[in-house]
Amino acid sequence: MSQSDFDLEFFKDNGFNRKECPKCGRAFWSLGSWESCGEPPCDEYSFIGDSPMNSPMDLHETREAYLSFFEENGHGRVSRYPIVARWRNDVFFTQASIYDFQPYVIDGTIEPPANPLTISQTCVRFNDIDNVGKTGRHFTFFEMLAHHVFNRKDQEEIYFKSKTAELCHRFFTERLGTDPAKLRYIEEWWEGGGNSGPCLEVILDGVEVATLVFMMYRETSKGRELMDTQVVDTGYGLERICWVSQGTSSAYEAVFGTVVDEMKQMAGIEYDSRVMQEYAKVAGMTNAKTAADIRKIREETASRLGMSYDELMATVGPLEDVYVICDHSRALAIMLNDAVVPSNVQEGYFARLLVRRALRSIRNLNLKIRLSDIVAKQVDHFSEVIPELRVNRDDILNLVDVEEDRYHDTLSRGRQLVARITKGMQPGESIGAERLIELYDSHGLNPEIVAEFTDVPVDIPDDFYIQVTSRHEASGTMEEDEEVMELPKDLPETHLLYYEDVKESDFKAKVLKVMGEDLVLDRTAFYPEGGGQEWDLGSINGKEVRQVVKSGRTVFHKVPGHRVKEGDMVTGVIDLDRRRQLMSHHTAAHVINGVCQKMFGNHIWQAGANKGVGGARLDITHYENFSPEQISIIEREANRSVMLDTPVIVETLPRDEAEAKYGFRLYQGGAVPGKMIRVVSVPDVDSEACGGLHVDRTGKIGPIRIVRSKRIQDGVVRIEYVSGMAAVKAIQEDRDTVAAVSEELNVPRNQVRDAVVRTRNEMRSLSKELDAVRSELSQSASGDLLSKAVDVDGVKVVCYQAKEGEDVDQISKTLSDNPDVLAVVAAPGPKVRILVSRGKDVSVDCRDVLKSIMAEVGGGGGGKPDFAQGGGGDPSKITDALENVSRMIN
RNA sequence: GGGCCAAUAGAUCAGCUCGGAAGAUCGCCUGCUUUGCAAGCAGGAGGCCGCGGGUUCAAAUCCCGCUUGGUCCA
Repeated sequence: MSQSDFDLEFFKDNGFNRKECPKCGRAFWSLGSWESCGEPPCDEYSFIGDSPMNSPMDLHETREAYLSFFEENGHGRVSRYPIVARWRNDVFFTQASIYDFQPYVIDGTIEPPANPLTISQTCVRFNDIDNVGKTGRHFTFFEMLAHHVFNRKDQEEIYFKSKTAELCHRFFTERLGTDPAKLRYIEEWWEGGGNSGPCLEVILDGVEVATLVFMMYRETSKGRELMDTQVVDTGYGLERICWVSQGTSSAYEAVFGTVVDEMKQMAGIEYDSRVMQEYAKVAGMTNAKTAADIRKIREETASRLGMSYDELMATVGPLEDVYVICDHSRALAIMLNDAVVPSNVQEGYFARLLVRRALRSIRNLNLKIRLSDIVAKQVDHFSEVIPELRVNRDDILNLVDVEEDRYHDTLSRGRQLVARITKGMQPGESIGAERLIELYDSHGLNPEIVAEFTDVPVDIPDDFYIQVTSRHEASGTMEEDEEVMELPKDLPETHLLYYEDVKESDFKAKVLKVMGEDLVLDRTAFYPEGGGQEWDLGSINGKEVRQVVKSGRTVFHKVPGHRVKEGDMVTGVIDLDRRRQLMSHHTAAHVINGVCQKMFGNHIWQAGANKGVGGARLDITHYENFSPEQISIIEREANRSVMLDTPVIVETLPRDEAEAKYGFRLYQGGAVPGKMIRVVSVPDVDSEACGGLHVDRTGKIGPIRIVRSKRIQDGVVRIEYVSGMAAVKAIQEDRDTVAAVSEELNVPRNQVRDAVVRTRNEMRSLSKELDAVRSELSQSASGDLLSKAVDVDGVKVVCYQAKEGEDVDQISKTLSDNPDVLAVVAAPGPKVRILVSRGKDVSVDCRDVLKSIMAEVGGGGGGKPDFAQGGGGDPSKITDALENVSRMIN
């Protein structure tokens, strides 16, 4: 970073002064006579109760003021992108407006939807979640207002640094009526995602309202390189500007509109604006990172107000909960609208986190409401600007309810667990740190909840969450990445014949490259693996093609034993039956996906798919496994769609057009690279970006048969299905199976079920009977044995070598039911097993008896004084050993 | 994607450290008691101890793998 980076004409021509802040040392530009940079901690908020803008605006007004200002200044208005970054696979969520244009706009693959453009982008960030509600300015969900410019290398510059600062300045002064002298622009350097460039932080009355980033460089191992596209990446905090315009004590009061007031009323909260204003100022000064920082803010505020910490918290605590509920419910409304399904992994976990934290706050406030009641308010409040919310309302609220119920299940499990743990504890004992960490980490019970569940004291260490974190670090192990086969790049592009005619089975092509078994041709009709569809099989010059894969734009055919050379002309033949089956499965996947979305709601999204010859599966996001009835309905609706025999439309569109026409639902299969997108549509059912091969009418899918569904992880259900000839085969197999069973049972097929139940019950009672007979046999056997017992010092000693089929355990038990008997029973068979048991009046230790027997036989054993068993050693010695038992006892 | 916890009767769980004949409570069934209900008394049924390997004379128990559920973190 050098000073010249910030020599903006706009600053120089308009008399801005450049100064260095004596506190933080950073340089800043302004029209005022400021000494310091204006940003906390160098300066405090000064807008609270004294807005620098000409009129207070609510959130929607603020957004509109911004977008219309930039629209009037030549920017195209672009609608928001989903909060789940479907077009990227390196991040879960959209965290800034520039994410929308990474990587494809910035790397030049596609053109931006407008240039320059302006947008209000919905974002979520979870790194500051602990500060939400507490600092007056932190949110999980927020909107980033932005104007972006993409200056291409060979094209005329649209605008860059100077005009950016000018537009920003004019927005705050002309449109919002801010005194020009109040704005300060701090020189900074920005780095992120491998890029870097100078940036200006825009400070107004102590709050950073915008950051103007000039993305110019790529950071490479060779150093800093100029990017081909010079990007203006601005970010204005919608919530911050709205807040400043109202000058309320916290951003929450300004942003959440009527929802926050309704909540305060519900919770019966008295609002003390003096306390809250002071609190916000102190919080604004602090870069809160840890729980200790938050505590410091509170202590400082309390001392400024001359209150005790506890007095302050009695006022502030309930409000913080209200703010948390407002923030989390709003984030949930948008996330669930954009098809996040709460779960224990990936995106879903963050939704679960929000639900649980919000519920905890509802609990703190002792409110008797469901979280969905509040989410509904947010949905209604935002429907004005995000119309899909209205369509998805029921789906969103249902997901919240399902998740709330799940949490209650977790809590009631936890309550039992805590009760169990504390039951065995001594008075005065407490639940220690180790226990608490386990309860939280493995059972989802934070220490506060544990304390609620029990009267036993709970020792919560100050660094509780740090200990939890370190536990994760200590046990983390890195696994070796699987070796991925590297295919050579920079090979000629293969011309893809299968997109031209899916029914063409024979083709001629020229061999461009031979690499061992792998052939690269100038053109091919072989479909390589992709989109979950398996590759085509067939032959090239009569030799079997084993595998077909695509790398970049080149198709590789694995043909073991081929005898072709580069330059040869070859003939390829595709196995069309297989191809037809794969196409049927593939189009069926789209149909089932579309049917499920219609049935269950917007949250249904493809999470994975595989289409083989014998069967196929489709993984979709959903919160619970399907019931047999639901499966039947899905199957029926999918087949209805087949019978409508609608044409399947394949079109190749520029990415932006495709997105505009079909929305982001296109990316069911994940992010798709490239400028042009191939879209496969089943009208009224489903449209997806897809490179796979499809039948041209739904009728050609043939019958669709869902084999089963299975919850493969929390939030994802796998539907296994077959279609076309594979479905016919499955139907026939089922018929044959039922026929075979009916023949075996010798009953008509409609009675098979009853017959099986009857047979099973019969088997059960027979087996019971057998047990009873065995037991009776051993009773009578033991009666005989008793009569032959040898009396040793008043103890009747019985030694018995059992015969095949006798139940030794039963015999041993029955014998020792007699109070004065010592029973030694040896099991028949090749393995040694000896049981020693005694009646209740016998004092001999069975283990000693067993030990002396085993000493002779040569094995081991053990047990309790009244029962011992052993085995091992030489079976042939058992008889002798048994004869010696009575002698041993003496 | 990674870590942790769990799986035993219809339900909730004990037993697992330290291997030795599968338990409790509730629920269920039968009978008795009661005008009836709530209940009480007596008796009874109900278990591939998640699955598969291994160690051992012997595994619910120890070891390994898997499956399923829960949970925390990214």
